Amino acid sequence: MKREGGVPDSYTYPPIIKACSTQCEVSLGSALHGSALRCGVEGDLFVRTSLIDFYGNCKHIFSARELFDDMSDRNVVSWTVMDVGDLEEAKRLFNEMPQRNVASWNAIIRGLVKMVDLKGARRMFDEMPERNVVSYTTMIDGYAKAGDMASARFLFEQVPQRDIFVWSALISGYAQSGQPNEAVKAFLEMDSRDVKPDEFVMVSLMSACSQIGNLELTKWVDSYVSRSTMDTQQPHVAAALVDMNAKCGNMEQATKLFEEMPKKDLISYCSMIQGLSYHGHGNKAVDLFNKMINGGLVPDEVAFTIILSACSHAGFVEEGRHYFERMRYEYSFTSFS
DNA sequence: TTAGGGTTAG
Repeated sequence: MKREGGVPDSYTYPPIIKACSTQCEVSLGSALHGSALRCGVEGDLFVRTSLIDFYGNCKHIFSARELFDDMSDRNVVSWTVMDVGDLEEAKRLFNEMPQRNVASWNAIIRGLVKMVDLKGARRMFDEMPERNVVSYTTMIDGYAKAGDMASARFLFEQVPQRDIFVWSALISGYAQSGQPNEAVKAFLEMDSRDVKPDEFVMVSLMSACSQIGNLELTKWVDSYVSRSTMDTQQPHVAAALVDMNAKCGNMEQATKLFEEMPKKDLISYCSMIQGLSYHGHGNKAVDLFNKMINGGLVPDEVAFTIILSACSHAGFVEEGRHYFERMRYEYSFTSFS
């Protein structure tokens, strides 16, 4: 921890502890805790608060609690980061807080949303003295995940300063609740307001396109992404691109993107195999399935369902029987589980 | 210096 020209102080620790917290690097974080003790800064308000957040995020609730209880001097952040493990205890803590700010309220609303207590969350949302865009996003995401897009949209209309997060919550909500056309409309509206989409938004948009199955739209989205500075090699982006192109019958592009993927997983293979099968390339579907197995990936029930359906679709009776037998004897799947 | 919101798929 020592650097040339000085010893670490209370300013050194919080950002490194935060990195451990984000990555859930438990042993590294604990080592930093030890180091902070040796340097005599473990009692510092900021160092302590960072440690409490770290232990809480890594689910070491007991350690977090110990540090928290032992603090003589806490501020609103120390209170807010204190993860007590369950909602009832969190509510109790929230009621005990000497001061609260908008982040404290947001944290408790988030807890309620996670437990799908939307009524409770809404009550807090209505009660809070001031709301920011995070408060709105939390509620909108809650409604969206519960499939109540009408309430999500109603609240969205009231957001004073819309940022990429709140647009993303709305768009993914539509895509996930079977309203892909609304997702596309919302995306276009966002685009027209010069809010720059990021990977999260594009993945949701691609999911919507897959559901709509419109080739022109898919081509448009595809070129939109390639014109942007977005990293299409990010696993979730690449997977969504392959799946969207395969579903919409743009097999040439799907193949190209698939080939470029640094790490092909079972699901992306399946997207391709299914796309090939649906669009009349039964032979290629079978070849790809074989290639996948030879590459060492282990097919699961869904993968077998896809290849068996591909064989049936293409009239490959013998191949179908072959995979069915392999499924039962080599991979020990039964057809009744 | 420390805290809070959004991704996807066979």
